[in-house]
Amino acid sequence: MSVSVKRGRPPGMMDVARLAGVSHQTVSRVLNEHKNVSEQTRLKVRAAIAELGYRPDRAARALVTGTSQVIGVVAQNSSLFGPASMLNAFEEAAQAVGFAVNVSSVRSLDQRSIAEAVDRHLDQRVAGIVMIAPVASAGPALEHLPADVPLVTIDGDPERSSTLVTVDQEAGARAATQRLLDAGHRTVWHISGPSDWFDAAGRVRGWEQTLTDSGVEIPPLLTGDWSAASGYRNGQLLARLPDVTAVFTANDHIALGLLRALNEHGRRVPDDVSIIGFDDVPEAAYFTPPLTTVRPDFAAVATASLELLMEQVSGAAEVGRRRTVAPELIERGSVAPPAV
Amino acid sequence: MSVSVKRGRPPGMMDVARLAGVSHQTVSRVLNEHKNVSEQTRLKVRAAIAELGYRPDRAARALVTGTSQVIGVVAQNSSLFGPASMLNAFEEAAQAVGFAVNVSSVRSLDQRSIAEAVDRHLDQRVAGIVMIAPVASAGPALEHLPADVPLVTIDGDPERSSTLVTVDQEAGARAATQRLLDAGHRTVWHISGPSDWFDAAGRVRGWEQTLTDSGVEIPPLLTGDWSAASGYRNGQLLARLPDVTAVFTANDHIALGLLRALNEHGRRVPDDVSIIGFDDVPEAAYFTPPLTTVRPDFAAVATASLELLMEQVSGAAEVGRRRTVAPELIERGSVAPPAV
DNA sequence: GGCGAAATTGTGAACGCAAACATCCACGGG
DNA sequence: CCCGTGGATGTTTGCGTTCACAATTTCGCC
Repeated sequence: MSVSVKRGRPPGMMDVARLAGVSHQTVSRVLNEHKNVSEQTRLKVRAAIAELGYRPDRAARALVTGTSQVIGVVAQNSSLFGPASMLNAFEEAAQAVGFAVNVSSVRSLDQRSIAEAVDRHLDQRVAGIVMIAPVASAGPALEHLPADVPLVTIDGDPERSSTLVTVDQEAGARAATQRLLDAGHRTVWHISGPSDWFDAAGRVRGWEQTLTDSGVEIPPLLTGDWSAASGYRNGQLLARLPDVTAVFTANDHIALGLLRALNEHGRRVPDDVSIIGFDDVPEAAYFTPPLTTVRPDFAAVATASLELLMEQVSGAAEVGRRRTVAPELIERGSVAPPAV
Repeated sequence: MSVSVKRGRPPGMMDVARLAGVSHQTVSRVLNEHKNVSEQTRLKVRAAIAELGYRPDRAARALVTGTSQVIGVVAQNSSLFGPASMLNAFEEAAQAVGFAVNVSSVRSLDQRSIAEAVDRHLDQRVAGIVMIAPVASAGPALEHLPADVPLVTIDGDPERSSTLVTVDQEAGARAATQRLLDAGHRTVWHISGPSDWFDAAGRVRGWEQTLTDSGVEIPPLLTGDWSAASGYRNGQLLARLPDVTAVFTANDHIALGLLRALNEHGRRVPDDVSIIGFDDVPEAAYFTPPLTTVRPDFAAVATASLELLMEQVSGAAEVGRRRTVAPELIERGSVAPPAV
């Protein structure tokens, strides 16, 4: 850990080579863990590297190899819990395999914005791109992408995207809906997310399907926008309907808004109405009452995405693979049998 | 928007130069908006660039200039609302001035982790580093940083950091505390964040100070960890103390936990107890009751940080500047006069 | 109308690295 | 004993860009 005194350019391969008494190419070989380097010289080089505090210049490497050790992520600029968690998890996974992550967030997921974000990444010669593209409008932007850049889409269009990793929204929704049915409720209402989100659509499908399978009446679908506000608005409606005893909401924040609306109308949870949310935001356990919810495994999605991306990067490119990770139902205090 | 047919290397400056009938250097000049380029050739070059779909190779540029158009951000790998919002806001601001953002998140903000994250950024030859370093342990890591890399710290140590941007925690805390005092409460309790967070410390100072200034008794300080769980735990305690009528919590999630604890003990908010939170998370308006809280302006912090960083990057480096942005009290329904 | 300065354009080198190719050496089989 | 084989190392070249400097053109002015 000695400090180089000359405050000029940082040391380069040549400097290391000179100090170690070898050629710069040998240094390169040591760095890239090539075979055919004797243990002895490897050690010498390592020592020289340490002494000089040498660090390879990624830019130079990128220039000659034509690719960088950077992964570009296109994500929506939001603090929504799902996407934010996903981003965090992915960043950590990428870091573990020595890749840097370049985030290019985008205000809205329309085609133009996404294309621009992708362009920014292409300028940086990223090794691959991960698109967190949960909405339908994101699809077309992928079409015009050069075919030779590795790409993985998270929560994208099941119909279109080539390589795709998703949370199994349907399974989560089925688990939630079934749980409410099992508790004895005649049917289950649903407040969905925005209809152009695949996540939202999947949850709706799972809910509908479960109801159908049980031969139960399907109530009208209520639509929210992930926000607590939308849960509250829809809650104003539901609170007035005495036969509403069970609601599955597309996420926890909607559930929170619903909780408040029910509360204001004097309908108790879970005594009068049972609720199940989705996402398991950290504070869901401290809603009043604690919220039973569905927890997606963001870390699993992230590592799966990275795996698929790395396969493409390293050339063994089986494009078009899919990976799905199943969420888990977290039981807490917002579900009870219907009042008699 | 024509597509280059040859699927070989992407076009370089030379290709553009050839097509435009000029030298590669002239192309470079056009790209960098140098003076002394005739309008005529500028147009020719622009046309050639468009026709070939040429895009400059940032890696090559970085190699020769020794710096990239990338800003490294070191942040904690968490979905905490504050840091996540900050990151988002900063990313957007950086993007607007043509810089890419490289995130190197870190599991915990200890010295070693931070040093590693910084190293990763140094490897990438980032133009500057932004450190979202809200805890005390992050300080020492900054010491060993090469002095010539532009650095801005967000929410860092007021005592130590050179260039610093922070939310004015004290002012926010004062506003909240004063508001409760003004409502007629005899004193105000506080559940703080972790004591090693500067944010938390600042809020404690503001709270204490306001109480002192009003010549009011200062209740014992309760310590939380930002989580709803910690709000709940402390709430178990507070709910049993009948003389507790006003609580200022270090963030909204703590307030949520507290809300539940009070609720379980039959103490109504705001009738029996008034509460003010901090952060204004999007769902705070839908707590039961809606939460009065303090809203920091993350976007303002982000743009201020970027400004300061850019000053350093462009050489006009007045290191050691400070910038503070004042938060705003958002009135909602969780404050009322004490019961008589 | 010619001369110098300013504007414009071109030429060569260098940035730090990896790939391709060349070289050197030791060892073993015919 | 010679040549072939393969491991270990060195040399050269080029990636796409900018910088320093050189060359050329343009223009104003006496």
